[in-house]
Amino acid sequence: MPELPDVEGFRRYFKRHAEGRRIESIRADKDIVRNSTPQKLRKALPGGRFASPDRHGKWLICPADSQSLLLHFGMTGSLVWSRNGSQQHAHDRLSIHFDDGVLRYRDMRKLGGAWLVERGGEDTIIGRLGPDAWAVSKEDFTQLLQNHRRSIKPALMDQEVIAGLGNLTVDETLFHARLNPKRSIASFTAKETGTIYRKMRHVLRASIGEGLVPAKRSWITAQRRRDGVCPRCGHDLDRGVVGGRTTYWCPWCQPADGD
DNA sequence: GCTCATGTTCCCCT
DNA sequence: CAGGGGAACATGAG
Repeated sequence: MPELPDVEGFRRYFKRHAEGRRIESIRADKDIVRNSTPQKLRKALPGGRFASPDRHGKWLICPADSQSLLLHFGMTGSLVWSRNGSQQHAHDRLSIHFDDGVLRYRDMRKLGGAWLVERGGEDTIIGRLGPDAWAVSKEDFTQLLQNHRRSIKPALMDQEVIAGLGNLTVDETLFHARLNPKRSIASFTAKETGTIYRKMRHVLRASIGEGLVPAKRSWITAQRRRDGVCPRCGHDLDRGVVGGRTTYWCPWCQPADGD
């Protein structure tokens, strides 16, 4: 699930259930705490309260009294709130207990994790990220895409260039912008770069509203399969690996020439 | 059994 | 150094 829109949904979910509440206890699997130990989590957080959570790209930042809990959701992470006494799921890797319920971090594939840092020291973990894709200005976005020889898709996927976009949001953005994912950045006109920014905003706005990248009929996300067709023109979609990830595009609406 | 999966990191090439 | 390709991580789902 988790790209920027999903994590923004998790942020709101965390805020609704955890903000301002006293942390009673916490338990975590050893291997899900990446830069610390479950023991240190248990020492640092219980007794305190979470402040309002923040998000940068695909990272959820949960400040407590003196430490911050950073969560990354990998490919299959999510948050689940339940009332006291509910059964733990097999893939629940970390649980934060409050007086009337428990917030659980669930992650089947364990590609995500949790980090514990001093409050204010979050950049030791996420300091290399580019600006958040939902917060970045058009001017900064244009600037980010300078000085690369890369194709557009790998650049937009690179969290150190711009943080939060993933395989689905990038394919969807380029589909709406009618630009081929393999086009080199150097080939774009100012107008085309502006279109990418505008379509990225469009895709993120609609996706944040749903807490995921929706499989709308007019979106290419709904056609991510071998017999998928273009929602706009009906042409068979092309499928290939771009930037190391399975990529779908319409060879008619997103022509490869031009670079 | 096989392939593929909304992410990140590391290693090896060019 | 920059970028591309591929593998690894862990656990399914189809």
